[in-house]
Amino acid sequence: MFNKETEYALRGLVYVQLQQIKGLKPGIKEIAIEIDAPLFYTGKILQRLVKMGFLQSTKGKGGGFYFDLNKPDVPLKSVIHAIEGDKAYTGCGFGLKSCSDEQQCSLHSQYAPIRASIDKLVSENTVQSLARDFNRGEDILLKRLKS
Amino acid sequence: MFNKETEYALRGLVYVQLQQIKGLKPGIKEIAIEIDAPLFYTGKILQRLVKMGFLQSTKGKGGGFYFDLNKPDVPLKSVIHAIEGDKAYTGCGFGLKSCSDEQQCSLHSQYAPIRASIDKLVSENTVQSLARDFNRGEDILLKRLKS
DNA sequence: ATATTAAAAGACCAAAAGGTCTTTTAATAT
DNA sequence: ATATTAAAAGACCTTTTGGTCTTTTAATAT
Ligand code: FES
Ligand code: FES
Repeated sequence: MFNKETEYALRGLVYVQLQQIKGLKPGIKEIAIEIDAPLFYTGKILQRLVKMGFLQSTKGKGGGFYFDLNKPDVPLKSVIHAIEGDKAYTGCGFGLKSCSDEQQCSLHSQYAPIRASIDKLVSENTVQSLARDFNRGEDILLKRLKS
Repeated sequence: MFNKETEYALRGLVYVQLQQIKGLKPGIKEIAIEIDAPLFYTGKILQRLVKMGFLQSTKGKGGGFYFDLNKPDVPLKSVIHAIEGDKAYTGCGFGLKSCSDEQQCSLHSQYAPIRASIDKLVSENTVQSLARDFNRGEDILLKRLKS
């Protein structure tokens, strides 16, 4: 569904939020292990997320990643958009240069509603809402990534 | 939605079918131009499709690509599967190792029906049904690829 | 002050996807 | 037979994605 970078980014963000709920501030090594992603790549991705403003971090002893609680919840869509752009789930499934209800290909009437559902999914779900859900499910995120 | 190779393959197949309806047997150059795809890459992809049995071809004068009319219609899904594998639209959207109704992530209940719709879309639509649809629409395929 | 810790920065590498081009093979029209 | 045509085969190249590793910077505990 998503590319690797997006997948690791989303898992990482949810993991940070999950720990923040517990009052913790995880570091790269811990995050990478827990979300089952490559260590250095995870670091690079987290840094990008910080630079893009999705996440905060502090260096040095006791450092790690955390969210600014004043900021509004982060929809999955904004993370996806920042990493992959909006090419996914926009445009004609068949490759026509434009896609609209006026000028449509043979797949349009079936494909357009699917695209809309995906858009809804990533718009309505946020990093925070997922963390809440995962938390309720006894940390299914952590347990289920590796087996 | 699909990767480039799949996209060109599907457009190519539909174009061949569209010409076959008119009693014609297009060649690589014509196909590449009409589906707005890179010439040599289109050739390579068409050859792969022939080797995989989706398409027939003859070399030399009067040569080109055509379908064996005895074979059943080709669902988009089988082309996609042959080119991209089934990794797309299977598996957990969040990257969990397994995805089932029993062991599900927070996105599952929303994502699973979407995936099912996509599966239905590519299973029910065939190269031949799309060609019929495009034909009805006054060759919207050809006209609409480039502008 | 300084040792320690941990993120930031950025160079570097590998695989996959996407694309180009030349040579070979087969069909057919003459 | 042979010239012509067009696909098959395959070498090669470029870009993007995914990933690794080293060096630098900043925070903090002592
Ligand atoms: S025109 Fe093809 S999906 Fe809309
Ligand atoms: S478990 Fe995640 S989509 Fe099914």
